Amino acid sequence: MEDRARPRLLDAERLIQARLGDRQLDFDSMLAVSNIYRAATAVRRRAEHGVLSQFGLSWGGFTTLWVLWVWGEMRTADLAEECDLSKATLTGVVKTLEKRGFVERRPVESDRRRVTVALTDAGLDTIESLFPQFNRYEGEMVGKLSTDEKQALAGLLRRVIVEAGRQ
Amino acid sequence: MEDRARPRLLDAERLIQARLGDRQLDFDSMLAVSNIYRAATAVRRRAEHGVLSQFGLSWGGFTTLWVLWVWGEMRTADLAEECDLSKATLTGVVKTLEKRGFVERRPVESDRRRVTVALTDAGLDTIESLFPQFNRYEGEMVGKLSTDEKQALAGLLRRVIVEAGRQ
DNA sequence: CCAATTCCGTTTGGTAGCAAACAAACCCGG
DNA sequence: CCGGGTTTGTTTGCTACCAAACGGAATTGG
Repeated sequence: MEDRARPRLLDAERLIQARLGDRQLDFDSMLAVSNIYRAATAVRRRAEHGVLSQFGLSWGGFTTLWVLWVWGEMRTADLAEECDLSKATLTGVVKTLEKRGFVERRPVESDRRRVTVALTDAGLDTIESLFPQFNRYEGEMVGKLSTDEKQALAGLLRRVIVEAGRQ
Repeated sequence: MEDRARPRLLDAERLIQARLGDRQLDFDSMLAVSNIYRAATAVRRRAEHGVLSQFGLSWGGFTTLWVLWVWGEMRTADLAEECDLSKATLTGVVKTLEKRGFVERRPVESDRRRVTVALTDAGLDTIESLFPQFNRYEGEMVGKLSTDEKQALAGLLRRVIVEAGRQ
């Protein structure tokens, strides 16, 4: 698989080069960015098929449960930011999680515009048994990398996140 | 600016680590995977806001145009695979691109089940003027990395893609 | 030949995701 | 008070994305 996939990327690179002729093009950046996206897609699909589907969770749903698990009850706006989702999207995700019985909304007494979201007991049980499994999948997906390489990868990506996040 | 933002990201990672504490978890893999996903989201959003929206294109729509530009007229199934999308999704993306006048479907004489997709003149003009702009954005997003680092990043990610793609 | 099977793209039904518009609640200057 | 501006989460309207079901078209075995 690797033997097919890698040369194909190189073929594409050469074709683009021919297609663009004399125009200047930053191939290193192109490959880095496109591989970031491909890797994210592959990782998400693998996690959804391998673990999350058994619990009726999407990637976004899982992320939300995980954040609530780590940080505890949160206001909607903060939860959205921590999950890296728009607040509109989060409304929908929370609605789905509520239907599944994993979280509940709680009105805030002091400010009736606000709502907090918290894990239910079922949600807590779910994330506690799910996360170790999920983490094992993570380990498999980057398992061909050494510890140093994983840390280097995380570090390089952190710099991309900071730079790309600058709107 | 980076000097404030980067440590904050790193601090968050350490906080999570502290929060999960004594559990036996693979933190290096967790951070690598979660940063892959965050980076992909950031990159996609930046590209969509900065360049693609001006042309009425989503990330998927852009990818499709790009693949057709590089590889030429293609059968639906091959196009879907090259774009890393399901064929169902591709049907929808092509429908949108058709509405915008960027691509056209062509029936295949020899096999009436099949359809090919090809760029229109407008689609060709669009991708030819769009791609260099898009590539400049790519360069900005990974611009803090040296050439060696970009290549290292792409290489590490390629290994993740291969491993995670193994369903 | 023809029946069973396989192949191909679309449709269906669902969640996810966003921006912009919205309504309700809050806040503050006067 | 109270009236305009702000904040908060939701709704609306759209595209994207997938799996599974579908239906027409090709292929293959007998």
